[in-house]
Amino acid sequence: MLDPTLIREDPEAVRRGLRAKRIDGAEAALDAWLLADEEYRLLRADLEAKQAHRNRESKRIGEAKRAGEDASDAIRAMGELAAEVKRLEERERALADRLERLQLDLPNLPHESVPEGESEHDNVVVKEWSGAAAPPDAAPHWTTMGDWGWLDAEAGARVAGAGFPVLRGGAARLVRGLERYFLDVLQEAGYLEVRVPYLANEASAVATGQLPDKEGQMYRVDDGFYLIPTSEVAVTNLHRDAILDADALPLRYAASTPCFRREAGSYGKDVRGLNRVHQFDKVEMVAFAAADASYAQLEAMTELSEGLLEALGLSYRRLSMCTADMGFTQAKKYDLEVWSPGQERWLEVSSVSNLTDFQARRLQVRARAGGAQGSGKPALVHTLNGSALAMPRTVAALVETYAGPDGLRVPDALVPYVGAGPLR
RNA sequence: GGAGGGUUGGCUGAGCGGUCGAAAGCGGCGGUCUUGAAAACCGUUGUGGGUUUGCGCCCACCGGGGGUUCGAAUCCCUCACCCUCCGCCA
Repeated sequence: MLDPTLIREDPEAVRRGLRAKRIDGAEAALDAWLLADEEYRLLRADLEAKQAHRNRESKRIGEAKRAGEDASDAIRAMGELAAEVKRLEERERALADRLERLQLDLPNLPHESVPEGESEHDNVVVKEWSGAAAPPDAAPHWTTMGDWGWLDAEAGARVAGAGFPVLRGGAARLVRGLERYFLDVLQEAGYLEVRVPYLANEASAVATGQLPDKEGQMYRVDDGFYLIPTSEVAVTNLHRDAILDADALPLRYAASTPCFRREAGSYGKDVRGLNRVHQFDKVEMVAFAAADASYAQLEAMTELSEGLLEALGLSYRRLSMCTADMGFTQAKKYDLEVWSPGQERWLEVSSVSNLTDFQARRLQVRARAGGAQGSGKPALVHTLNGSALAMPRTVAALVETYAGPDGLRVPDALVPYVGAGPLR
């Protein structure tokens, strides 16, 4: 949610930001919001004057009654005003609802350092790193994993459906090892490990911005819960409606959870093998940072994820996402793409974002010196999240890079977790 | 699944339909005292919005929503969440 004061005081700056984001309907929502806000404020002035009048009179009636006087005339006279106040209050509620709905249609504004662009083609490669040399004839991971009995799409389809592949044997061990390795690295870096619910209620989904924007991406269960599409939803909501200790910032969390995504409309090579599935495991970082520290935090988180890829010896590149390719809630976002030698294409394995105060405003996560019981004015924090890393594509890149005749060559960093290999 | 209890300010916890934005305690902040600190004592201390150069004034908020009333933390309806007990269960 954007700061209403900012929208009011500098609507043209907001408009420029919205335009850069290339989100349908955002500018129309802005115009509608400005109009409704104007009406709302006029109405408020009128309503508050009448409320003040009513409060004064009611107080007088109370005093008169206590003094034993007859107040029935005054009460009768107040009837009309009371009705008018009620009418205005209804109108105020309607307008407030409308303003809030419109505000939910306004995406976060891009940071000035974000490249302006029209589509994913305008994302800027800001870094490229070369890892272990892959065999020139590297096979796609689904071939290798099929041969080794590591990947069973049919079994997964039997259990659930298409897009729910089953990992067997070495692949399952590999994921377990990666998960432990990533979490260990994050813990070392000061992230607190948490295990969280995999279902989120509607309030949580709205607060992190999945709703109403990305309703179609999430699975919903009968009881009204949503399956989390990323641990961001669960972890970021940990502190919803809380006042944190400003001196304890940044608060950093690491969580490993399955992620559930409907991925409607995907097809072709995008969905082969592990490229895009409905359920996958991911280790995620979430940070609550002071407003003046969030962009430094974004760099630190990104470098942490890059360090994981480097330790695994996987070639990757970092993209600074352009204004049009960022998500709704993001002010700045980096994607890390790992090189897939068997498919000769880049695969997104991590996405690290600074959501500034946009998400915190919906979440009502604030911080003050001394914590909730401390002094000073509570100020909204900035929230960030990033993957470290998504499992399926990491596994795909590992298999395509390190497959040998006897199984998977194990990078040194993973040896403590899955053994020296080759892994089968 | 069944039965009951609860939700009030940063926390604990009072609250008769009017003088309640809300007692008291704790915590925070400022001060007195002290070489310093603690203790003690005094004062002060919710959030959001509007208005004013400023002192200030006004409005809303006692889990969410709706209602009754001149007037609601207090009465009614409804929803959500939490707790206890019973049942079932990894």
